Amino acid sequence: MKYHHGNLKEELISSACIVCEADGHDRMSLRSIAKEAKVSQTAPYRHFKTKESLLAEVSSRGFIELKEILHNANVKKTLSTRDKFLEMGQAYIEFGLSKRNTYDLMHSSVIDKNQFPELLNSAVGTFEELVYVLAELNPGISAKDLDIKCIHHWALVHGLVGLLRNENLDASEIDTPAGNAMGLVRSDIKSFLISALEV
Amino acid sequence: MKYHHGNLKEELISSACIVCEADGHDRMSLRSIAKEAKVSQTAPYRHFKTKESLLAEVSSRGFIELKEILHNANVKKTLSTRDKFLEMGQAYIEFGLSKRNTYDLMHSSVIDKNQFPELLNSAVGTFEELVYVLAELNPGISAKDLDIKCIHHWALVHGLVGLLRNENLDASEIDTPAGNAMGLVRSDIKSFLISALEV
DNA sequence: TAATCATGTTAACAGTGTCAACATAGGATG
DNA sequence: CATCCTATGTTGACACTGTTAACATGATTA
Repeated sequence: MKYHHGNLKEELISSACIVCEADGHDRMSLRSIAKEAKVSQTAPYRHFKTKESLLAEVSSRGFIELKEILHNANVKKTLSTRDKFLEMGQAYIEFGLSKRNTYDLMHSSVIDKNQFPELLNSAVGTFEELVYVLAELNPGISAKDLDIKCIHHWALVHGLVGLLRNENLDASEIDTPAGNAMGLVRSDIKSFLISALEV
Repeated sequence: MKYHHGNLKEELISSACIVCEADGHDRMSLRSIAKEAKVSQTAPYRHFKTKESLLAEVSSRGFIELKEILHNANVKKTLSTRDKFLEMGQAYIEFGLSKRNTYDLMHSSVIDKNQFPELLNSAVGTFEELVYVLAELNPGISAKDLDIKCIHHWALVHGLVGLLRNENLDASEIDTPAGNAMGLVRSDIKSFLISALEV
């Protein structure tokens, strides 16, 4: 029975990633993940100043994973630039829907990104993948217009994830126009992207 | 000193609306708003089954208020349909930014909308305002295409609010492309909408 | 008038994040 | 090798949370 764990910080983070995705960041307790690591409830405080700073780590890893996913879509050599762009959009949305709770955390206001520079960098890094492909897709575009285009398309996919994720009106028992439209879009995200992005 | 309050339910809701917007729904405690109403900490349970159901009420009122705001933009007789549409977009975004925490709650996953039919109706009702103006703007459009257009534009403004609200990268001390672009858009939302909506 | 029932109170429970005080082990220094 | 320092662990406690059970009150109704 060894007193020192040896690898606690890393285990806490990866455990937090799992619990956070499974239960949601607001239902995740520091004590429960400490217990899962077979360690006392205050042990995490040797590695994280607050619960928020552990969550910041989880969030940061989420952004890094998302960036990788987008990058993978962006380097599929067989695809045209336009198709790479569409692929990225679809990959983004799929991430938001499948890693629902992690995505929630990443955009949650419980973490002040400005207090965690590493997290801020990860978040900004994700944005860059979008810049690359949009620059390729719009040769000769001004830097300012490129930035605005990025915000535009980021907002679109981010917003769509938010609607599909949170409202899930289409899963409701009540038959509504909003719900029907949501179901329509969800069933064929690619077609929606083509019509919405107008590329 | 009267034993019965008389108007507790309504006072709890309006108090919750204020505290929720001031502190955020996750930092709001039932006990604190009970204390504010000069009532015991369990009194709210005579009117709300859980904390979640009180928050559902707050959320519902948020949607109703937003619908009114959109409606007001949509009935400005002096404006063209296109301008009414732009006005709605801007009003939506301003609501999301000024009623930050309430907007957060409205799209938070802590409330399962399907468990609160009244909330579901309020949320869906907001969507309808968008349907009206888009139908007017696109005469002869099919019902399906109209629905998809609605999702498209809703996602765009919703996503933009999310980015501007949560990331606030432009307020960060670190100078980043994403942050600069965000600041650019924030400073002139109307221009952004015109370019993004392509109307 | 008497009974019912909505609406209030108090006491308690299990759970939370967090801090202070103490314990241990492993590496650096003499 | 012996000693001390420091990183990393533990225990105990505090104030706070949502929620329930048991009881009190007072207005409505039979």
